Amino acid sequence: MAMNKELQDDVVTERDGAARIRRAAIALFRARGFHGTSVRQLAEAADMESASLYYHYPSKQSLLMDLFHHTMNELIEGAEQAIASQVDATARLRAAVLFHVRFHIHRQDEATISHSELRALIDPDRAAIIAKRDRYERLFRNVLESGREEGVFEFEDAALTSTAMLMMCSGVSDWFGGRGRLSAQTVAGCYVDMALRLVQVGGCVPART
Amino acid sequence: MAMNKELQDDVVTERDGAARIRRAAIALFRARGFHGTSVRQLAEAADMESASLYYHYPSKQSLLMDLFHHTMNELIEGAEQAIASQVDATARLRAAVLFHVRFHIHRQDEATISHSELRALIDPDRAAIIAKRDRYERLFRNVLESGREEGVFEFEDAALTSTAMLMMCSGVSDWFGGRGRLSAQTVAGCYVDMALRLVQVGGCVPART
DNA sequence: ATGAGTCTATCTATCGATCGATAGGCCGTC
DNA sequence: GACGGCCTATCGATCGATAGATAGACTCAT
Repeated sequence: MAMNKELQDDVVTERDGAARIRRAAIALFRARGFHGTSVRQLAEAADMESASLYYHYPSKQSLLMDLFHHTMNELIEGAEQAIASQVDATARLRAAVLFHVRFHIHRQDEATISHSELRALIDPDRAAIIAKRDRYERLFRNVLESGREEGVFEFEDAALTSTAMLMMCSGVSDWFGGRGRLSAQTVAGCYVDMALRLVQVGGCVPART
Repeated sequence: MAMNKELQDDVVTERDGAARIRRAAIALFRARGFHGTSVRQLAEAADMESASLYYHYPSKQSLLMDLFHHTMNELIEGAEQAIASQVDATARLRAAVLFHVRFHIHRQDEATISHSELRALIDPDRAAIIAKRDRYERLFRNVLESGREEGVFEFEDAALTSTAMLMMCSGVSDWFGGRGRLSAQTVAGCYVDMALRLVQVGGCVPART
């Protein structure tokens, strides 16, 4: 009875209370926002009383912080691995963007929360998350800059371009529903192609009038 | 003494109460979010008591709605005019994107609210704003499609591409501060170039491995 | 030209509901 | 019998919103 715990649960209702809370928070913070979600709503979605939440988390804020750190750590780790798995800049950018888009497709709620609820954090925590976000952006910027040195990329400004590229790709978590005309794989491929278009040598823009 | 009302006010503190409320709401909703801002905070920023707010707006929700409609109407009108001012698809896209980026630079707060606070609207209003947003996106999509017919643009999917393009450009209101290395004009130019790179014929992407 | 009546924009005071959080008890497992 | 995990009950603060009063400006008949 004590064995196989992992397998049988999680389908009907999860055993682990903390995990149930996280799952509820991810869904509700996405749908209503942090300030738009009450502790009682979180508790109801996690199938417990509101006071029980405070056994697992010292405050509503700390729950949000937990989600942020998990998401940012996964993003940074995933992008680092994607980049390290390739040798030339083009392949690295492909791999990194592919990871980024896939994450924003399959983990829409967490990704969206990490974008929109930064302002709900209070300041020592807020600064820590901003630092992680900057670190994540720098991973992509470094790929762009090394690609420029290799002569395969060209762009005006590395910081501006990497930020724009990530923003463009992150947008997929705003609209992708799975039920649309396009599969997740097709969409991811499109975004990778668009990201490369942004920086590829030869993607020339005619002179402005 | 009754004349010149328009000129002398608005510098120190605005005379018109409703305008003061809107201004406060734009700043506070951007900084803390709709649900993170209390009616009392709004009133204090507008230099009045919280009850006085209800003389100008029937509810906190209706204030948010007012901001949404103003912003969306300006966006749609501006993009329509930009597109109508040009004849070929490339120039139209340039003009439309330039307008979009400039709006997101100079009206950062309103633009950000219109992105992030959609979920704070309740449903008859919410649907109306989504309809306007779709209409705005369709303006850009139509330019892309007519450019493809002219043979000057190429892309995989019009809806996906226009959405990605707008998301990329909207991101400027997240970070642009005016004090950075780049001027508003330079930044706008970069985004216009990047938008064109996304769709321009010849912005070829090498075969994937 | 003035006093009465009306309108506008704000105030003070307060409502019931809900907020995040705490205190302390209960029950099953090791 | 200690403890992990949850409960019931409740705290004071704050929420969005309402009621009713007031001060000043406009209207208009006298």
